[in-house]
Amino acid sequence: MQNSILDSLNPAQRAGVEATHGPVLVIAGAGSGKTRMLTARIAHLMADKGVPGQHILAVTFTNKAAAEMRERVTRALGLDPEALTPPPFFASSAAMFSQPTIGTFHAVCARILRREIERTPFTKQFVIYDDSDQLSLVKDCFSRLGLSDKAFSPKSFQWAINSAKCSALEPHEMPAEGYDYFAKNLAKIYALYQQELFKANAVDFGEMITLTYRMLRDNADLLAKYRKLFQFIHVDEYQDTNRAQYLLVKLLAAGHRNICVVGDEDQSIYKWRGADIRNILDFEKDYPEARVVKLEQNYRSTKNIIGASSKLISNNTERKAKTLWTGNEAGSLIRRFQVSDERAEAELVVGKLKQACESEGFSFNDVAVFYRTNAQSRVFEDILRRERAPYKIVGGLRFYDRKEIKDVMAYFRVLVNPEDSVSFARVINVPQRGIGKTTVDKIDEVAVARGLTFEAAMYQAAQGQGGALSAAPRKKISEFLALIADLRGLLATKTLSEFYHELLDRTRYVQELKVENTEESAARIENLQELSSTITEFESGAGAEERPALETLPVFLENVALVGERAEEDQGVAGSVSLMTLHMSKGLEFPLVFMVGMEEGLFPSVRGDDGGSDEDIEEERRLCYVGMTRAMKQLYMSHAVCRRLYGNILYNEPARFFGEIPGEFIEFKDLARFNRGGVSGYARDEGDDDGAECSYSHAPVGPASALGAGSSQIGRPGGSQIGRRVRHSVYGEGVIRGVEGGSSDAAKVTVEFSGRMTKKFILKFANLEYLS
DNA sequence: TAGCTTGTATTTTTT
DNA sequence: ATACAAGCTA
Repeated sequence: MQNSILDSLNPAQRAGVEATHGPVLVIAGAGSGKTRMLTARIAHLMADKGVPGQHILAVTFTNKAAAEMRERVTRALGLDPEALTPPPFFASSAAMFSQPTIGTFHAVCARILRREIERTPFTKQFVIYDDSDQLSLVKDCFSRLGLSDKAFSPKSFQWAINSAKCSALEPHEMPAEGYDYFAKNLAKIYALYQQELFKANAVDFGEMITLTYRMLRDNADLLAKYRKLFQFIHVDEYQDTNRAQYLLVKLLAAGHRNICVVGDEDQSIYKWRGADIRNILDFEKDYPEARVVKLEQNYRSTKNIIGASSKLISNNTERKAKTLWTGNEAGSLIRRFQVSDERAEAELVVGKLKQACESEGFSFNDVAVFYRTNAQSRVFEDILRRERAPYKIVGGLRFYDRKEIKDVMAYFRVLVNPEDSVSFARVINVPQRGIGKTTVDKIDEVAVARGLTFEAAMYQAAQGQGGALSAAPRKKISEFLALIADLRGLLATKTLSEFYHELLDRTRYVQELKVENTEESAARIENLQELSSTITEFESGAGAEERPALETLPVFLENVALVGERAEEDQGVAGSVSLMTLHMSKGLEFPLVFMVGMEEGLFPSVRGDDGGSDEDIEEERRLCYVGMTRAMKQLYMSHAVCRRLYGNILYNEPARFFGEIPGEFIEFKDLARFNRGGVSGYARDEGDDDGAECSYSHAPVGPASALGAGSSQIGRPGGSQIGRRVRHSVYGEGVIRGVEGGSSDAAKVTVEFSGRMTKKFILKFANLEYLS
């Protein structure tokens, strides 16, 4: 019995599994079987060490990772497939944590909060605000404070608030020094935002973590209870934890110190959303007695891919020494291509992948295209469609982010939580019922002036109190309130599915869409039907077919907020090519990978005027490392000489990363016939004829070539390059002497006019006319 | 109030 | 290029 779990492991994995007590740091290189190790560890604890399941906690970052872990633990233990599926929230309190708790940080916190919410300022009807709800609330606070300044957008404050929450900072802890307008107002707006959250009885994603943390920190009895419950703690992707998550885990583990964290600092690519790489780098400082296990054998990729990516990542300084190796075959060389523009790039990629699928034994399912920004996907979609190659975009617009779905969810939430002002504002005029902005503003005024919830303010406004609302809008609001009251009444008698149809009917939502009668409205109706089946599915999954919506709806809402979309099954036998950003690729693997748009400025992306700090570049390099190590058999990397992005044309240098990959791992072909003048005349190469491609042993690399620093940015056909003649509306004719600044916004050109007068312009505003 | 026009911003994304 | 939001007129 003992052997069946341990046998399939290599010595390092086994060491991680058997170190059951005390702190353990597992440095898990890409493709080194970390999930296998983690699941074996949990199974080992339960089956061999006799640890009751409920004492085990494993936190992940995504639902997908949690589901996979659950499934694999189930299999390792030979349990019933559903055995570890967490019971729905309306299950008895005792059942809530009767199994190993395997879930995302947010799901685990939600469970704890649902159970202990009376220890917080919120009530049990609390709802979870997503990103856009949050932004609406920030906007409210924004205008309430009279911050109409154009200098800072509500979005930037939303971002700053979330950063603060990631760092577990409360409003009063915000540095409020007076110089900076932004900093000065941040503390204020953050404080107001928190107050409004509380009033709306809503919790945002960041708050779920910090609220749980503060609740446990401040309630000794609760802390003791959960320390006793979670005696063996596991954290996956530890390099991605933010400060708040770090504090929470540390707090829970402080007694028994049975904490096993697994991660890879080389795959830390979420600094921009609060991940703190120091959490993993300093683990041994937090737990000096920690055992450190390194998983260095890669089971995924060829020797060439491992060799190349290892060399690349060794250019980073913020990392622990680690040597990834593989027993796999050498495989073919990585193939690097230079093409003339993004269209040629797409043609090349699609040509190569079709060939691979038609004659090299790959299937479309095996193929992935990774890009740095979503905007790059379009060309690939065009060409793939034209060539009739099936594809899917991974991580595009999510189902629950669609307008119509969000509208319905807002109705749902308003019914469950009457204090939810954001959702009220969303649905009050959807479908249009003649309640416009002015009316809503007036209700808002009433709410603020009298300290009422939005709904209470509506009641008062409808009765003509406190506001200058005339008869017509008052009547409309009364009707709306009656609708809400009716719907609430139905919750007790209908099942959720029945109720959903009543809601669509009584709000006339679908009817209005039918009247629109456009392609778009038809798609929306279809989505609403999709939601109907999702609800039915949810009901049967939760065993709630018979329960009234009153009970089911809150659970459904929670599920939607935390789990979101269920993974869509692959359509078609042949499968489809996956298109995604490099960030989305983390954790996945594909036999054949194309990394595209590998150009300075785009990838590595350089933003800000510092031209990209070392830290930023290191994160971009990790992103490159993540992308490369997704490839199992064959890896293509490409860059274009010239690229259209956001309506202007960029001439970018090849990514510096090419200079960091030794020639023994990579071959280079130039399909662009690089033309100095930037004038047209690139060879139109359909791709496969090797005879027509020029190969270089010394391939051009990085930002250090003919154009000088970084990349150049161009505003018109032809483009601005050093030496180019231009006309300026004020200064007349001149010659471009310098180009700097990679990002399209900050790009500057130096132009020399007659009489050796030189002027520097921000290209965006210069409005230069290009002369031949 | 609502539709239209103009302006502006536009890495990366989970929960 | 483009999408989305704020501002302006019917």
